[in-house]
Amino acid sequence: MAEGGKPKRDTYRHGDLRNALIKAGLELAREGGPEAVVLRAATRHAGVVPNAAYRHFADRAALLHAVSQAAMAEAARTMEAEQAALPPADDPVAAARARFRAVGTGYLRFAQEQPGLFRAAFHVPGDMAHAAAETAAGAGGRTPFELLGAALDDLVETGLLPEDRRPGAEFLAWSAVHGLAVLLIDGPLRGLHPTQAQDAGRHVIDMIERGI
Amino acid sequence: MAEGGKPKRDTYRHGDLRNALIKAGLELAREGGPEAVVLRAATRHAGVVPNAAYRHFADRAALLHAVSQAAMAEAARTMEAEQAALPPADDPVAAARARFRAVGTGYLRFAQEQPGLFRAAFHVPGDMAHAAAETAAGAGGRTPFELLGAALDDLVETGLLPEDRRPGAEFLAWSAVHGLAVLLIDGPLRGLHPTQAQDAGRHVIDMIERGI
DNA sequence: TCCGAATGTGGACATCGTACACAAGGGTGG
DNA sequence: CCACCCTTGTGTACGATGTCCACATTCGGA
Repeated sequence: MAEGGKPKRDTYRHGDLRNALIKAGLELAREGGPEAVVLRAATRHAGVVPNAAYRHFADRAALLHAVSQAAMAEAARTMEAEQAALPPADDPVAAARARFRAVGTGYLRFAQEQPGLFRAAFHVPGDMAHAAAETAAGAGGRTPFELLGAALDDLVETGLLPEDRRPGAEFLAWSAVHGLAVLLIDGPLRGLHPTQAQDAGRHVIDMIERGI
Repeated sequence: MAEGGKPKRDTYRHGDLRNALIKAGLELAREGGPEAVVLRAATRHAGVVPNAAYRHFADRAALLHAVSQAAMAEAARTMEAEQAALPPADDPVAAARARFRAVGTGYLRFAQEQPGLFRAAFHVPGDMAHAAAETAAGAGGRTPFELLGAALDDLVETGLLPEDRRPGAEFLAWSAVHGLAVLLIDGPLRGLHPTQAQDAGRHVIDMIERGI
């Protein structure tokens, strides 16, 4: 009787299971966040038996970690795009400042446009120090953290940020922007109109510039 | 054969199951965060069959929500204690400023001392607007958010904060402090020595005061 | 060509959330 | 004082999940 119309593969080997699982996990995370990235669902999506995943990942946590890295890379890409979309400025000081702000607005835009991925990206399965891993980098080869660091360095170079305030500045900036992102996607500011959210973003970045 | 030595109750009714479940959930959350608050584990802990929970909570999410509220109340208590421990100051301006900072340091202290509860408190099961519910209040009857709001009001009253900057200020402050808390408990700043963490906290609060 | 290392399959188990039917007991109207 | 019923706890059951173990299939090199 009418065999299942599933897009089952004909070769015994899958060929690229690892990446297929990450991709599937990414889709699951996109809607539903980290807790939605379910091992069995991912393997199902890849047309493979659940256990096959264990040939490529130690356990669900390992898969989730890989998905998280991929999500971070997408965040980095959004941030890079935000910078790239900046109108060309001849004043290098203004340019550095604009690039710095773009890091923040790009981060916030990603959080709002892809809340599931955002949550997955910074879900921190007990080890987020890997925010520096190259698997988390965007097209330019930089992770979100590195993008922020570079923008801050530019601020120092152009004299916008006193050198003695540079150390640890990424943590101040990241704290504020990340906190707002959380407020926006599932805190009391959830469901804020995009324009208002943008306003809030500007306010927070203003605060950072003033207070850093 | 030696019947189980479990502290099983002799009355058919439990008497206070709802609270017992919340308490058990709180213990589970204390170590392990929100995902550790497992319905069956809580009922087991209360010496009751799993389904009994459904007489008091619609589902696991409802239980988790109650636990979250309780955790928030504990956060509020920590923050109140931080304020109460302030040395008495005769200068009302300095006092207002100190109370404001204590809100932030109390919040950060709670995050570091009780990371599991902290995560559970602000886990946001899709509806965190209830940060105002009275079940989330501390001994003084105020939730963490309300404590922050009151501290900001004091800043305005004492002239430390221009009135036109007051609206929305809680979100700026909350963003920065909450962001740092996340960085500290499971971000790149995890495992920072308590003294250094305190330094970081001071820096962030400095930034807020300057930039708010 | 043959064999071992990779990779995928099948079956099984413990645990979890939750639904449904049933039992026990406490409060209340008669 | 007692019978009834509503509340609360129990038993049994189901589907889903993560993961373990033994087995099958295939690929790549000696």
